[in-house]
Amino acid sequence: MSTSLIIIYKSLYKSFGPQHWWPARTKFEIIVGAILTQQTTWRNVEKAIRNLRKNRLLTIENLANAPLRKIEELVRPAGYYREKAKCLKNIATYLLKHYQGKLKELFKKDTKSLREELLNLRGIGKETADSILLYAGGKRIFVIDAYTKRIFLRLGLLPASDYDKIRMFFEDNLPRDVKIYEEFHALLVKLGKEFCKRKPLCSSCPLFKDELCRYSHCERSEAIS
DNA sequence: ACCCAGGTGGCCC
DNA sequence: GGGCCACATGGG
Repeated sequence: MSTSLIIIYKSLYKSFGPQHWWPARTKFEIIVGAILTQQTTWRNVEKAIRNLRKNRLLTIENLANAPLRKIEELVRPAGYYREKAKCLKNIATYLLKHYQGKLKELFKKDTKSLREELLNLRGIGKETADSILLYAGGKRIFVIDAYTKRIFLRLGLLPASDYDKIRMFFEDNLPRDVKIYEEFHALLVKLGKEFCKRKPLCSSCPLFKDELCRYSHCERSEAIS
Protein backbone atom coordinates (compact mmCIF):
# COMPACT_ATOMS: atom_id res chain seq x y z
CA MET A 1 0.00 0.00 0.00
CA SER A 2 1.58 3.25 -1.11
CA THR A 3 -0.66 5.69 0.76
CA SER A 4 -1.17 5.11 4.45
CA LEU A 5 -4.75 5.27 5.67
CA ILE A 6 -3.75 7.39 8.61
CA ILE A 7 -2.41 10.06 6.23
CA ILE A 8 -5.76 10.22 4.46
CA TYR A 9 -7.46 10.38 7.84
CA LYS A 10 -5.26 13.26 8.98
CA SER A 11 -5.88 15.16 5.75
CA LEU A 12 -9.63 14.88 6.18
CA TYR A 13 -9.49 15.74 9.87
CA LYS A 14 -7.37 18.81 9.16
CA SER A 15 -9.84 20.02 6.52
CA PHE A 16 -13.15 19.14 8.12
CA GLY A 17 -12.39 18.92 11.84
CA PRO A 18 -14.15 16.55 14.26
CA GLN A 19 -17.59 15.41 13.10
CA HIS A 20 -18.99 14.52 16.54
CA TRP A 21 -20.58 11.27 15.47
CA TRP A 22 -22.91 9.57 16.24
CA PRO A 23 -25.42 12.44 16.70
CA ALA A 24 -27.79 11.10 19.38
CA ARG A 25 -28.78 11.62 23.01
CA THR A 26 -28.68 7.98 24.09
CA LYS A 27 -27.23 4.66 23.01
CA PHE A 28 -30.64 3.36 22.09
CA GLU A 29 -31.20 6.43 19.94
CA ILE A 30 -28.02 5.48 18.06
CA ILE A 31 -29.50 2.06 17.35
CA VAL A 32 -32.76 3.62 16.16
CA GLY A 33 -30.89 6.11 13.99
CA ALA A 34 -28.69 3.39 12.49
CA ILE A 35 -31.79 1.57 11.28
CA LEU A 36 -33.62 4.66 10.10
CA THR A 37 -30.69 6.05 8.11
CA GLN A 38 -30.49 3.03 5.80
CA GLN A 39 -30.54 4.42 2.25
CA THR A 40 -31.98 7.65 3.64
CA THR A 41 -30.73 11.18 4.24
CA TRP A 42 -30.03 12.16 7.84
CA ARG A 43 -32.42 15.10 7.47
CA ASN A 44 -35.31 12.69 7.05
CA VAL A 45 -34.07 10.50 9.88
CA GLU A 46 -34.12 13.52 12.19
CA LYS A 47 -37.80 14.07 11.46
CA ALA A 48 -38.59 10.47 12.33
CA ILE A 49 -36.50 10.64 15.51
CA ARG A 50 -38.27 13.84 16.55
CA ASN A 51 -41.62 12.16 16.02
CA LEU A 52 -40.57 9.20 18.13
CA ARG A 53 -39.24 11.47 20.87
CA LYS A 54 -42.43 13.54 20.96
CA ASN A 55 -44.32 10.31 21.53
CA ARG A 56 -41.79 9.06 24.12
CA LEU A 57 -40.92 6.06 22.01
CA LEU A 58 -37.14 6.39 22.21
CA THR A 59 -36.90 3.93 25.08
CA ILE A 60 -36.64 0.19 24.59
CA GLU A 61 -39.68 -0.62 26.69
CA ASN A 62 -41.98 1.98 25.19
CA LEU A 63 -41.00 1.14 21.64
CA ALA A 64 -41.42 -2.58 22.25
CA ASN A 65 -44.93 -1.99 23.58
CA ALA A 66 -46.04 0.57 21.01
CA PRO A 67 -48.51 -0.45 18.27
CA LEU A 68 -46.76 -1.17 14.97
CA ARG A 69 -49.13 1.20 13.13
CA LYS A 70 -48.16 4.03 15.45
CA ILE A 71 -44.45 3.46 14.85
CA GLU A 72 -45.06 3.32 11.10
CA GLU A 73 -46.84 6.66 11.19
CA LEU A 74 -44.00 8.30 13.15
CA VAL A 75 -41.07 6.99 11.10
CA ARG A 76 -42.71 7.58 7.73
CA PRO A 77 -40.46 10.56 6.82
CA ALA A 78 -37.45 8.22 6.88
CA GLY A 79 -38.78 6.10 4.01
CA TYR A 80 -39.22 2.30 3.88
CA TYR A 81 -41.37 3.04 6.87
CA ARG A 82 -43.16 -0.31 7.07
CA GLU A 83 -39.91 -2.29 7.02
CA LYS A 84 -38.16 0.07 9.43
CA ALA A 85 -41.06 0.19 11.89
CA LYS A 86 -41.16 -3.59 11.99
CA CYS A 87 -37.40 -3.75 12.49
CA LEU A 88 -37.47 -1.15 15.29
CA LYS A 89 -40.25 -2.84 17.21
CA ASN A 90 -38.59 -6.20 16.72
CA ILE A 91 -35.21 -5.13 18.04
CA ALA A 92 -36.76 -3.34 21.02
CA THR A 93 -38.75 -6.46 21.84
CA TYR A 94 -35.62 -8.57 21.46
CA LEU A 95 -33.61 -6.33 23.80
CA LEU A 96 -36.39 -6.35 26.36
CA LYS A 97 -36.74 -10.11 26.29
CA HIS A 98 -33.07 -11.13 26.22
CA TYR A 99 -31.37 -8.26 28.07
CA GLN A 100 -34.15 -6.86 30.26
CA GLY A 101 -33.92 -3.76 28.08
CA LYS A 102 -30.41 -3.02 29.37
CA LEU A 103 -27.91 -2.14 26.65
CA LYS A 104 -25.11 -2.39 29.19
CA GLU A 105 -25.78 -6.11 29.37
CA LEU A 106 -25.90 -6.40 25.59
CA PHE A 107 -22.56 -4.69 25.08
CA LYS A 108 -20.86 -6.81 27.73
CA LYS A 109 -20.69 -9.55 25.15
CA ASP A 110 -17.63 -9.97 22.98
CA THR A 111 -17.62 -8.20 19.63
CA LYS A 112 -17.68 -11.25 17.38
CA SER A 113 -20.65 -13.04 18.90
CA LEU A 114 -22.52 -9.77 19.38
CA ARG A 115 -22.04 -8.97 15.70
CA GLU A 116 -23.44 -12.35 14.70
CA GLU A 117 -26.35 -11.82 17.06
CA LEU A 118 -27.19 -8.44 15.51
CA LEU A 119 -26.87 -9.82 11.99
CA ASN A 120 -29.50 -12.44 12.81
CA LEU A 121 -32.08 -9.71 13.38
CA ARG A 122 -34.22 -8.90 10.36
CA GLY A 123 -33.34 -5.51 8.88
CA ILE A 124 -29.86 -5.38 10.46
CA GLY A 125 -27.15 -5.91 7.87
CA LYS A 126 -23.41 -5.51 8.16
CA GLU A 127 -23.20 -1.74 8.02
CA THR A 128 -26.02 -1.24 10.51
CA ALA A 129 -24.61 -3.89 12.86
CA ASP A 130 -21.17 -2.32 12.71
CA SER A 131 -22.53 1.20 13.26
CA ILE A 132 -24.28 -0.06 16.38
CA LEU A 133 -21.19 -1.93 17.59
CA LEU A 134 -18.86 1.04 17.04
CA TYR A 135 -20.94 4.05 18.01
CA ALA A 136 -23.31 2.60 20.61
CA GLY A 137 -21.17 -0.26 21.91
CA GLY A 138 -17.75 1.36 21.71
CA LYS A 139 -16.45 -1.77 19.98
CA ARG A 140 -13.41 -1.56 17.72
CA ILE A 141 -15.15 -2.26 14.41
CA PHE A 142 -14.72 -0.16 11.27
CA VAL A 143 -17.93 0.78 9.44
CA ILE A 144 -17.93 0.49 5.65
CA ASP A 145 -20.59 2.44 3.77
CA ALA A 146 -21.24 3.21 0.11
CA TYR A 147 -19.23 6.46 0.21
CA THR A 148 -16.21 4.69 1.64
CA LYS A 149 -16.29 2.11 -1.16
CA ARG A 150 -16.76 4.78 -3.81
CA ILE A 151 -13.97 7.01 -2.49
CA PHE A 152 -11.45 4.21 -2.18
CA LEU A 153 -12.37 2.80 -5.56
CA ARG A 154 -11.62 6.18 -7.10
CA LEU A 155 -8.36 6.37 -5.18
CA GLY A 156 -7.46 2.97 -6.58
CA LEU A 157 -7.11 1.69 -3.02
CA LEU A 158 -10.16 -0.57 -2.74
CA PRO A 159 -8.70 -3.96 -1.79
CA ALA A 160 -11.82 -6.02 -2.67
CA SER A 161 -15.56 -5.67 -3.15
CA ASP A 162 -16.49 -7.94 -0.26
CA TYR A 163 -17.68 -5.96 2.78
CA ASP A 164 -15.68 -7.82 5.41
CA LYS A 165 -12.50 -7.79 3.37
CA ILE A 166 -12.73 -4.02 3.04
CA ARG A 167 -13.44 -3.72 6.76
CA MET A 168 -10.40 -5.83 7.60
CA PHE A 169 -8.28 -3.68 5.31
CA PHE A 170 -9.17 -0.64 7.41
CA GLU A 171 -8.85 -2.44 10.73
CA ASP A 172 -5.47 -3.91 9.78
CA ASN A 173 -4.01 -0.64 8.54
CA LEU A 174 -5.15 1.83 11.20
CA PRO A 175 -4.18 2.28 14.86
CA ARG A 176 -6.41 0.05 17.02
CA ASP A 177 -8.30 3.06 18.28
CA VAL A 178 -12.09 3.32 18.51
CA LYS A 179 -12.00 7.12 18.39
CA ILE A 180 -10.13 7.06 15.08
CA TYR A 181 -12.59 4.54 13.63
CA GLU A 182 -15.52 6.74 14.66
CA GLU A 183 -14.01 9.91 13.29
CA PHE A 184 -12.64 8.41 10.08
CA HIS A 185 -15.96 6.91 9.03
CA ALA A 186 -17.76 10.17 9.77
CA LEU A 187 -15.14 12.10 7.79
CA LEU A 188 -15.49 9.76 4.82
CA VAL A 189 -19.24 10.35 4.79
CA LYS A 190 -18.61 14.09 4.97
CA LEU A 191 -16.18 13.86 2.05
CA GLY A 192 -18.54 11.66 0.09
CA LYS A 193 -21.48 14.01 0.51
CA GLU A 194 -19.50 17.01 -0.67
CA PHE A 195 -17.14 15.64 -3.30
CA CYS A 196 -18.14 12.19 -4.47
CA LYS A 197 -21.51 12.74 -6.03
CA ARG A 198 -21.95 12.73 -9.76
CA LYS A 199 -20.17 16.02 -10.30
CA PRO A 200 -16.97 15.87 -8.26
CA LEU A 201 -15.38 19.18 -7.34
CA CYS A 202 -11.84 17.94 -7.43
CA SER A 203 -10.02 21.24 -7.16
CA SER A 204 -11.47 21.92 -3.73
CA CYS A 205 -11.40 18.31 -2.49
CA PRO A 206 -9.07 18.09 0.53
CA LEU A 207 -7.49 14.85 -0.70
CA PHE A 208 -6.68 16.51 -4.01
CA LYS A 209 -5.21 19.57 -2.34
CA ASP A 210 -3.01 17.34 -0.19
CA GLU A 211 -1.98 15.41 -3.31
CA LEU A 212 -3.52 12.21 -1.97
CA CYS A 213 -5.86 11.99 -4.93
CA ARG A 214 -5.04 12.54 -8.58
CA TYR A 215 -7.44 14.56 -10.66
CA SER A 216 -7.85 11.67 -13.07
CA HIS A 217 -9.33 9.50 -10.35
CA CYS A 218 -12.10 11.97 -9.75
CA GLU A 219 -12.84 12.22 -13.45
CA ARG A 220 -14.02 8.64 -13.37
CA SER A 221 -17.24 9.59 -11.67
CA GLU A 222 -19.55 6.72 -12.50
CA ALA A 223 -21.67 5.75 -9.55
CA ILE A 224 -20.27 2.78 -7.76
CA SER A 225 -21.88 1.10 -4.86
C1' DA B 1 -39.45 14.94 -14.08
C1' DC B 2 -35.76 12.81 -12.92
C1' DC B 3 -31.95 11.11 -9.42
C1' DC B 4 -30.34 9.78 -5.12
C1' DA B 5 -29.80 9.16 0.05
C1' DG B 6 -24.79 7.28 6.13
C1' DG B 7 -28.90 -0.44 3.21
C1' DT B 8 -31.26 -4.99 3.54
C1' DG B 9 -33.19 -9.25 2.05
C1' DG B 10 -35.07 -12.30 -1.41
C1' DC B 11 -34.57 -14.67 -5.56
C1' DC B 12 -31.99 -16.23 -9.57
C1' DC B 13 -28.07 -18.21 -11.77
C1' DG C 1 -20.39 -15.10 -5.09
C1' DG C 2 -22.56 -11.58 -8.30
C1' DG C 3 -26.79 -9.20 -10.60
C1' DC C 4 -31.51 -7.61 -10.16
C1' DC C 5 -35.45 -6.18 -7.59
C1' DA C 6 -38.69 -4.20 -3.86
C1' DC C 7 -38.83 -1.34 -0.09
C1' DA C 8 -40.54 4.73 0.20
C1' DT C 9 -40.04 9.56 1.66
C1' DG C 10 -38.15 14.13 0.63
C1' DG C 11 -34.62 17.31 -1.28
C1' DG C 12 -31.77 18.88 -5.24
